[in-house]
Amino acid sequence: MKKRTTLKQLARELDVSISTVSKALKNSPEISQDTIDRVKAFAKLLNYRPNNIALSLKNRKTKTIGIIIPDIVHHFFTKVIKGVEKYANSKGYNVIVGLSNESFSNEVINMEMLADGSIDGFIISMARETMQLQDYQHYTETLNEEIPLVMFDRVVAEIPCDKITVDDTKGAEIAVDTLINKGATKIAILTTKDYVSVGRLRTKGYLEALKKHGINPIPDLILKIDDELLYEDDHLDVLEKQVRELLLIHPDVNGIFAVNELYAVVAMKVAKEMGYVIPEDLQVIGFTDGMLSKHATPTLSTVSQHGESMGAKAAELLIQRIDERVNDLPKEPTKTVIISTNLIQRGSTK
Amino acid sequence: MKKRTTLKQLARELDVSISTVSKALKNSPEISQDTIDRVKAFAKLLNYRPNNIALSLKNRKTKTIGIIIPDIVHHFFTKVIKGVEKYANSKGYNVIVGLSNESFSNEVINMEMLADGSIDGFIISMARETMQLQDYQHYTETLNEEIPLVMFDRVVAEIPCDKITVDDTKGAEIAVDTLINKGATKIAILTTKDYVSVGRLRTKGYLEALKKHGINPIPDLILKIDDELLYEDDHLDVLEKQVRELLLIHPDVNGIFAVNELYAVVAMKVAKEMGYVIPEDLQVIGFTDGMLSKHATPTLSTVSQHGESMGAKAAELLIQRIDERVNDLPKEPTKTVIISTNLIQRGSTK
DNA sequence: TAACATTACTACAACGTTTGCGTGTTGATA
DNA sequence: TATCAACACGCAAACGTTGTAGTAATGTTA
Repeated sequence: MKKRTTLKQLARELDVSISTVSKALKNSPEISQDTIDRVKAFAKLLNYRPNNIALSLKNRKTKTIGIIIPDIVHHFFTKVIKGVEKYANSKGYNVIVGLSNESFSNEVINMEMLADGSIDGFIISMARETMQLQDYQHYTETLNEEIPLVMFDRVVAEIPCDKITVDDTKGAEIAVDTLINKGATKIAILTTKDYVSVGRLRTKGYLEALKKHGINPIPDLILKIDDELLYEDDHLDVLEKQVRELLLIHPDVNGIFAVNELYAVVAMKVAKEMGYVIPEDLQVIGFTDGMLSKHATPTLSTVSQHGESMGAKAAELLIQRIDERVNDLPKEPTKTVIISTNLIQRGSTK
Repeated sequence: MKKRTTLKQLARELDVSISTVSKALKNSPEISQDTIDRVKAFAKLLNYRPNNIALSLKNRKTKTIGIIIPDIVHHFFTKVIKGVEKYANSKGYNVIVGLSNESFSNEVINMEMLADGSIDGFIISMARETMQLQDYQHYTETLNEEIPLVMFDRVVAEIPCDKITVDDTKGAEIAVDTLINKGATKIAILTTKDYVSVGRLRTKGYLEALKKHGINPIPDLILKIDDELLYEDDHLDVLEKQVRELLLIHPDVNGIFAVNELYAVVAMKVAKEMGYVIPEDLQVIGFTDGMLSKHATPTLSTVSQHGESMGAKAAELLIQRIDERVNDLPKEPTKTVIISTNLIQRGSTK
């Protein structure tokens, strides 16, 4: 195996010491201009590039941040990664991606793999299974080892770290509020099981909007979908069936709020098949502004989460923590940043 | 800054040498069972974990592979990453992601950042701008430094490395062939400018299918779209306008083949607005089986690229090369693996 | 011209591991 | 009681870098 050019090689060939080479390349005033020039020229010739690993070892930091997400085939997470990348790169950091695939053990394994010194800190959105199990040991261990950690989107109160969320409750409330203001009187919600924090919070917002308008919630209209593997190709049949049944029993539903865009699009599909005209008979609002929303028929009104901003903000907080740790600054108390949502109105609402 | 537990600390506290600790943890026969037990117990107590960076430095490998893609907010690339991740993780590798955002300079910067010893090899799909500029210096430099490199999807012949592609020509040919067999007689293609290899090849397949059926290609029906920033939010108006004009001039077009799913979906949208009924009046087939295809109205027939397999295969080839390099095995000639496509028929074809 | 300052370097330790080899202490054998 | 294995462990080098401290060879000052 051919080895990369090292300081040692340059030193030997130029017949000076390793330190001289190192210093020359850094324009140290200790070294004569003459030598600096010679060294640099020769270094360029062999296109020397310092070995980052050696630096990491010495400086005890890797300039790499680890991001662990439940699924990468998912518009929202993808946007977050983009945000993280942009900010991180601008600060000279690399991003290493771990996929939990919504599985607890994958999450644990990934975190352990990366916590071996490969990264300076984590940005994480919790796997569904972890939320169910409520086993946060690997998080607390990471924190104990003083590896900074920022959670986003799917966060839990029990873990004392910086967090970035969207105002799920408020976002949902505004969506449902809008639905009502536009004339919807009987509104269903398509949500997830309660252990998914975002589902729970968005449902809360839904209920609050109803209450505000003096509408009594009807349990039948709250569809808590078991979304295991939902994004994995074709487990949508269940969802379709459930929506169909709902509309069969309550044909006068004239508004649907879905906690993600997939649910919304599927609901529109079923409704259209059943003869509803959207938005005249039935208005629909989703959550997460992705590809589907933009290109559905009709285009879907949706609550935008600003994933890229979330990612950027997460990276910013994390890098602050890293600096804090490296420079032994006093620890600021953990903070939770709430990114505000906004409602994008398109064709699925009046 | 709190420092992690090291061998040195363990050694000091246990009053043995560092080597003894190291060997004990590895169950070396040189060490007495007694000592092994003591060391291990104590190591567990302080939850010692070997520092990966130090190992990387020593072993001259990082067990990390870098993947550089033009855009992460893109179903296909996302699938590829997933495939890479899965295979890589199963082999104990991590994946570090770089985003070129279709920009030449970003690509160069990213590669340079990672080629500083952070990774053992690259998996890359070329940025659009790089394809236009045809400046592959950073690739050849990487190769010169003997850093293994596997290209996928957007590949160029000039770079001597392993490649994974989809049989774009064949995939397109089959799609158009199917269109014809299902009764389409006048088929338009929505493609990209020629410098994008996949666009070029898929256009070639389109032409071949026409030829095979003795249909003369009509230049008007070949729409080469300038797709700069197309996936960036809303630059789709241009595309819509072009499709509309095409259908206005040639209202008897009854088949459309699009080189990606976005183009296909947009085309369907425009056609529907103009009163076409799909698939009765007009049949559409796209390329890339993503979210849009599955949830468009009607659902889109499409050529599936098997992104995940591509990713896995790319990772496999790369890791082979890494082994080859590390163990100084004889170099196998570079190979190009072609992943076969298959046509998924859905609602947009008869 | 002795004392000191400056210049231009080199040596060395350290970051955390691994590993081949050396070594001191046992107990057994001749 | 010498001789020699076997055992259990320590030493030191190496991976590539940086930074502090040390050191020759000059030049400057009193």
